[in-house]
Amino acid sequence: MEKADILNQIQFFEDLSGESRNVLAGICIPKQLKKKEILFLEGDKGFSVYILTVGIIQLYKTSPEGREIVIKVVKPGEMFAEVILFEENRYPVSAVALVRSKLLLIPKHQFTCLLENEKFRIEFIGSMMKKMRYLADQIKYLTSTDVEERLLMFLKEQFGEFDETVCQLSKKDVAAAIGTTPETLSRILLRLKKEGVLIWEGSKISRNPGI
Amino acid sequence: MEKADILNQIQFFEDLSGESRNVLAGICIPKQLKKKEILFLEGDKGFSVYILTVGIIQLYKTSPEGREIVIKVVKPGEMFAEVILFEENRYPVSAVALVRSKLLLIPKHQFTCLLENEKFRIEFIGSMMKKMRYLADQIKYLTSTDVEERLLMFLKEQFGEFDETVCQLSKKDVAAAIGTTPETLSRILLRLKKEGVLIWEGSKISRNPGI
DNA sequence: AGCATGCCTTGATCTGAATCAAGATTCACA
DNA sequence: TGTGAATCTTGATTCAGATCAAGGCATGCT
Repeated sequence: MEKADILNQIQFFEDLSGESRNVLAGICIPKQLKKKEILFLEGDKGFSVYILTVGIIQLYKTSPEGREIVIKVVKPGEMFAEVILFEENRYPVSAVALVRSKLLLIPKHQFTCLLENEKFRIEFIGSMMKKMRYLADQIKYLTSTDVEERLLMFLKEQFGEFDETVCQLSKKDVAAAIGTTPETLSRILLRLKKEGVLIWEGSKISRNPGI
Repeated sequence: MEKADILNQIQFFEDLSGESRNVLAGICIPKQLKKKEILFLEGDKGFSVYILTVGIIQLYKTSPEGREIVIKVVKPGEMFAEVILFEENRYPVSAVALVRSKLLLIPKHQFTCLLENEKFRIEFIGSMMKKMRYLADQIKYLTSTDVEERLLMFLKEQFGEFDETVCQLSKKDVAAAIGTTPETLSRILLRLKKEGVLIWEGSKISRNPGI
């Protein structure tokens, strides 16, 4: 597939004029990551912004005791690591591919030039605002909501309203994403299954639409 | 004090050219808030961005059960509510003055014009990046750190490295800011006092510099 | 000044979820 | 295709911190 075609499918660029999109297509560098491959580590110097096209990327921080704190699970179509564009040029989080992934890399310098374009700029700032809202929501959910509800919210965020879906993520990774342990997740899934709310077997998750 | 003088002291604008600062001074509208006065509520339509010059503003969300989840405690010199500039124009959080406060209001439309200026724009995007880092850090601290450490981090953030300081905030507000209850905070303060680490009496907080 | 409302403390109890432990199952890879 | 390493499950135990309760102190208001 042509890069320009890929870009056409990325939500972030859908409002971009065809011309800008072509410019961008000339700039992007495609990149692949194997499962568990690390893209960058917290504290690394960074000179590029990424757009995920296929797969799943986990952004996380490491606590002093070595625990991984998941900040966000990136879905295809999302941009990440824009934080290095200004101020500091060190990544504030680490990024790892949870499954085989494809992404586009945009060098920092080139990206900065794109911001000259007003339309692009507004889109870009808008997407950052969206991310700020997302982070504020995360704080709310992590501090005021129990694990069961966090799980249901996470599934909704990842798969929308579904009756049945395929989940590429391991339960361990989902546990981390919602800020709990695999044991606790396992117990909650058992309960939800008994209650007939949700069944997660293998990679298939099905939900009782009546509830 | 002249508005331009106030602006001179705001960190966010320190790199701004004198000219832009004068423009901005012409635009800003000063505003005062009494203690406990609400500036806006989550979901309100908003058409302005604020800069706090004096006092303390708490940004919070309300959980379904009515609990207040503090997202950030704003200090003088900081800008907030920029999230309404693009995309949606509803505030994603509520804002209340924890003490008597003074702020400057910048109408959305005028602010957008300022972004035409490249220097201003870069500064602005930089400040948003900083805020994103802050929120990611919050997620980390809230999920991986115990209440005692969160208290010490909060005090450091508010007052820097100090031996003695005056805290305008009530203990109740500090408890909310670090995501705990007044009871728990009270117990932790008792322990820290016994251990000789920290004494908080009335509005004075003193810390043992030897530790 | 006097009352009330909210703030702070201390104690007792409860609880959701982490941790520890030990199998069972699945997966990756040589 | 077999084996070691992850992942997943289930049980027992522990623990930090919330909740409930009640008394003492401020603080503001009329």
